[in-house]
Amino acid sequence: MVSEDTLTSKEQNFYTIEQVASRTGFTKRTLRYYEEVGLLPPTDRTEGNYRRYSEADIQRLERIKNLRDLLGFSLTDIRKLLEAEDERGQIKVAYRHETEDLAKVAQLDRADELIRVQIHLIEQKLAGLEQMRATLSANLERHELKRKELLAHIDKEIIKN
Amino acid sequence: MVSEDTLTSKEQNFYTIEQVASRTGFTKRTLRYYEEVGLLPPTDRTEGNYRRYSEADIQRLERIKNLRDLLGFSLTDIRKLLEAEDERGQIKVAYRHETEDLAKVAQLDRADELIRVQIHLIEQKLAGLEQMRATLSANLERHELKRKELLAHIDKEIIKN
DNA sequence: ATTAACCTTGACGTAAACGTTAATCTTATG
DNA sequence: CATAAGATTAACGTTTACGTCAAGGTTAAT
Repeated sequence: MVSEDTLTSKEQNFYTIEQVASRTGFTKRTLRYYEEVGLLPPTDRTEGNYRRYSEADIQRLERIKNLRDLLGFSLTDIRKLLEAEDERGQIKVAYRHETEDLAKVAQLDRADELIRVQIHLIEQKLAGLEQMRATLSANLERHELKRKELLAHIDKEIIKN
Repeated sequence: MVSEDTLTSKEQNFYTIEQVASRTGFTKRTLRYYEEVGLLPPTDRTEGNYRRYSEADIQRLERIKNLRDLLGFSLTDIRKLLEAEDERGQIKVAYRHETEDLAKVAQLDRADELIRVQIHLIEQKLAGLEQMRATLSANLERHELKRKELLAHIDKEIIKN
């Protein structure tokens, strides 16, 4: 008799909604909501209809958090973005079965186009943030100079007495 | 005959709400709303009770837009932040009238503290965004390699025939 | 076998950040 | 000076992104 467990090819680790909530920082309500609005594809379910999250689901949730908190995208924007990425995933699958090398190259080009759009958005934000930081740092430096002046002046006063 | 315009000591340029809206990209409703919730201090008014925005007002609005769109702060957060900056402004004024050098240094320290908090927040975001960009760029490079492989393969096919 | 501690799906509630409309007043222009 | 264009406040409406019950089913532990 052959053990079933030892036959599982890929290590499949699953999580309850509670565990995912604590690991990702989302609330359970939010996890259900994201599934409801199509941000996260419906997860597997257990016998008793409980959600069972996979590592892939968690990856996607982390991605969502980045897009939401770092780039400030709306959930609708994120859904579109992820759908585009899913399309890229589909491209990869088609890619494997594609026999024409030229077609493969074309698919890569298409995928890159989507990536570049995202990079562009990120760089816009980066530029703005760096600008802000520069301004603030300049203030710090000005203050540093002022401080030195004042301390020098104080020293002189002390010497006088 | 002396032109009146040349006598205006500080160039005081004023704008209607419409002009400010088009210059800043906010809607008129939003401008009124920001005043209502205390983000923008009540502007000057004309004889007929129309709002008259100054350059300083516009500066502040641009600042607000940065904080909102780049850092993703809530309006409440922004209000607190700007209040802190206003406080720094007050410090500057007090600073001028302060005779004790040591007190001046202390005020600089206090101001710097507030600045550093902001810089820290900005750098958090910068790190996250750079991480995202790196990931995406890595994908582009992978694709680039793939492309070269494919094109090399295509060349071989051509030579065969 | 019975709790307690989870999970499920509705369904209604809410805070933030404006949009929209209405009624009235002001100002620029021919 | 009449009239159109633009401004004001007040009030209600809307969207997004969840929070919060309520009424049950499921699972683990005693």
